[in-house]
Amino acid sequence: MPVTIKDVARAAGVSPSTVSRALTTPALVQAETRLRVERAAAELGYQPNRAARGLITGRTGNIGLIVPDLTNPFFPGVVKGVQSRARESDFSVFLADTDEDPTAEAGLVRALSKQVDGIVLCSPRMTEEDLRAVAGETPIVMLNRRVGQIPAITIDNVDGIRQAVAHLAALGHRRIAYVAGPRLSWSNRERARALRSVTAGSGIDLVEIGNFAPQFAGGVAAADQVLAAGVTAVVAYNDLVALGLLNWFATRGVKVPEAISVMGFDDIVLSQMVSPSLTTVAQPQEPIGRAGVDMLLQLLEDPDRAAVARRELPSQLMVRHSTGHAPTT
Amino acid sequence: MPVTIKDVARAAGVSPSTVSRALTTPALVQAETRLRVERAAAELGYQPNRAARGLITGRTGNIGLIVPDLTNPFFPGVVKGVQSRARESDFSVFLADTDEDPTAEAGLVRALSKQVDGIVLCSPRMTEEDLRAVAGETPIVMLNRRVGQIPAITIDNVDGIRQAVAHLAALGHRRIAYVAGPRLSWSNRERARALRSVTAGSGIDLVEIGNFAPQFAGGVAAADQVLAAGVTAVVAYNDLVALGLLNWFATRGVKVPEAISVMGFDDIVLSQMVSPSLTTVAQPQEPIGRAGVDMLLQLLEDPDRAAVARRELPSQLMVRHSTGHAPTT
DNA sequence: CATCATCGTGCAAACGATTTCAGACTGGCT
DNA sequence: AGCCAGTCTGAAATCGTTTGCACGATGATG
Repeated sequence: MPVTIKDVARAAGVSPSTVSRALTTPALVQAETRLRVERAAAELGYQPNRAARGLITGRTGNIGLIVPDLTNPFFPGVVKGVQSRARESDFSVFLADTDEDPTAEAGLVRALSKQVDGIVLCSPRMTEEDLRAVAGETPIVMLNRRVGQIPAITIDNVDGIRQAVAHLAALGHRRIAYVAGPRLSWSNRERARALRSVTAGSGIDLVEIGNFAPQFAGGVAAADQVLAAGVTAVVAYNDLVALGLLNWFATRGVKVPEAISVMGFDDIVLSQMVSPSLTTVAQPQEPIGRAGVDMLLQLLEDPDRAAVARRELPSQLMVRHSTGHAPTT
Repeated sequence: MPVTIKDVARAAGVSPSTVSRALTTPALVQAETRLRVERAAAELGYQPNRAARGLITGRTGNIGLIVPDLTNPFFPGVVKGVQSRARESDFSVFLADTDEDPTAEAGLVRALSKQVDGIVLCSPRMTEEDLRAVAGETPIVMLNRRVGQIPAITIDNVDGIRQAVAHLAALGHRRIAYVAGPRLSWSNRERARALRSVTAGSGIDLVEIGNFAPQFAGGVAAADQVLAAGVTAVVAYNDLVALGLLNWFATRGVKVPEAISVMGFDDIVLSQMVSPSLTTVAQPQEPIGRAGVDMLLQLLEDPDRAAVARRELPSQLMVRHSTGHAPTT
C-alpha cells in the first residue's frame, strides 16, 4: 500500500489539491502551508504516481531511445549520454534495440510513442519516407543522420575527413583507399562525399572500395581488396571495419603502419586496446547523446523550435600507432 | 487526439466495459460481439493507454534493468537478451546505468521501482545489506551474483574454471597466475575460489595477483607483475583485463602464446578481434539476460516461486590463439 | 464604509482504462 | 406456467493525480 496524495493531505491537514499545488506549483500556495505539506510528504516518503499524473497531464516523463545494435561499441557511449542527461531532468529512458532491422524501426517507434513524450532515434536505417512519417506523429530527434527539417544532431564529418586527409598527406601518402560502409548509411555517404571533395585537386588519389557491413567482418572481407588497390593508406568507414582490416593484415603478415597505414572513424574504446592502437576520427559519443536529449526536451517545451533544431558537433583526429610515414618504394 | 476505449465502444455499438472485456478477457463475451469489437479496434488503430490501465491494475507492463557500466562490452549483450525476451511478452524496458557507483544503485532501484513491475539487477556492486533491503521492497532478479535467497541467474564459474585449467594443463602448463578483479565482485571471489580448489593437488602451482580494476587498464597495470611471477600462463578475471595484458605484453615484446599463454573470461566480441585472438571462457550474455527476464516474469505471476528461483547457466571454453604449449625452458 | 481585486484553498470533474455488481435475457426443468 | 441457473452486457465505482471553478477572507481603494 503505497502512500498517496491523500495520505499526505491528511497528514498535513489540507486537501489533496493543495498538496498537488504545493509540490508542483509552489508559487500558488502560502509559504507556511507549503512547508507543512513538504514536511508531511518527506516524512511519509511520498512519491507521486507517475501513471496517474501522466493520465491527466498527457506527459509521461519518459523518453524513448532506439539504437540499431547495442553490441556495436559505438552506441553504448551514446546511450550513456542520453541516460545521464535524461536523469538530470528527471526523465527515465526506455531503450529498444532494432537488431539492425530497418523495417522494425518504424514499428518500434510507434509502439514506444504511447509511453514516452519523445524519442531519440540513433543512426536510423529506415527510409526517408518512413522517417518523415514517424517524425510527423511523435516528437523525434535523430542522431547521426539528417533528413529534411527533422531535428537532428550530427557531427562534422567533413571536418573530420579533412583532418584525416591532412594527417595522411603530411605523412607522405599520395594514394589512399576508402572502405565504404552500408549504402543506406547517411554517415557513409557523407564521409565518401567529403573524401572526394577534400582529395580532389590535392594530388591525392582516392580509391573507393565496397560497400561493406559496418562490422569487424566487413573489414576482414575488405582487406585483400585494399591490398590489391596498391595504396599506402586506408580510411575505413568506422573503427570496427578498421579493426577487421588490422586483424587481417596481421594474419597476412602485412605490417601496420610500416607497409600500410590504417585509419578508422568513431573512436570506440577498443581502438586503444589493440596493437597497433588505431588512429581514428573521434565522434564524441556521450555528448551526442546528451545533445540529443537536450534538443528533445527543448522541443517538448516549445515545439515551434523544431524549425531550427539542427546541431553539428565537432569531430577530432586521434593520432595513434596505426598510421605512419608512407613507405618510400 | 488518440483513440480511446469509448471511441471503439461507439464504433462497435457496445459499452466500454464490453470492449475492455473483449480485448483482455475474450472468453467473457459472445463470439459475435467480440468480433465486432476486434474489428472496430483494429480499424481505429486502438491501443489501450498503458498508464490508465496501470493505474487500476497496479501493473505497468515495464521492467527495469540496471547495469554498472554499459561501455563495458560484457553488458550490451545482456541488455539485448533482456530486451528481446521482454518484448516477447510485451514488456518495455527501462535502462539505467550506475557508472560503477555502488552507492547509486539502491537509489536507482527505488526511483525505478515505482514505474516498473520488477527489476533485473545486473552484476550489482552494492552491499549485501542494501541488496536484501531493496529485494524486500521490489521484485528483483539478480544477474551474476548470489546473495541468500534472492532470485538470481549465475553461470557455472566452477566448471568454467575447470575447463580453463584442463586446457592449460593439457598444454603442459604447470605454473599459472590469476589476475584478480575487484574485491567486491562476487564473480571474482567465485573464480578465485574455483581456481584454488581445481589446482589444489593437481600438480599445478597457482599465483594470485591483484586485485585490479576489471578493465583494460587493470590488465595493463597487472602485466609486469605477471611477468615477474615466472608463470607460463595467466588467467585474467575477465576479457578486458586479458586484453590489457595482451596489449602490454605486445609493447614489451613478449610473444603470446609462445612465451606466455593468456586466458580471459566472458567472451566479449572484442576477444575475436585482436591478434592473437583471445582464448576465453564464454558467458552466454544474451541467454543470461533472457533467463533473468524469464525468471522475473514467473515471479510476478507467482511470487511464491521466489523460494526456488535460482538458476545456473553453463559456461564454455572458447579456444583461440592466445594459448599454446608451455615453453620448454 | 462599500466595493473590488487578489490570494489561498477546497470541491468536484476530469484523464482512460478495469472490474464489481446487478439486470436482462435465454433456456431447461419441474 | 413458474422458477432457477447460467450468459452476456451495461452502469457505475475506482485507481491517483491535476485543474477549472467557486468561495471566503484579506487588504487596498475611492
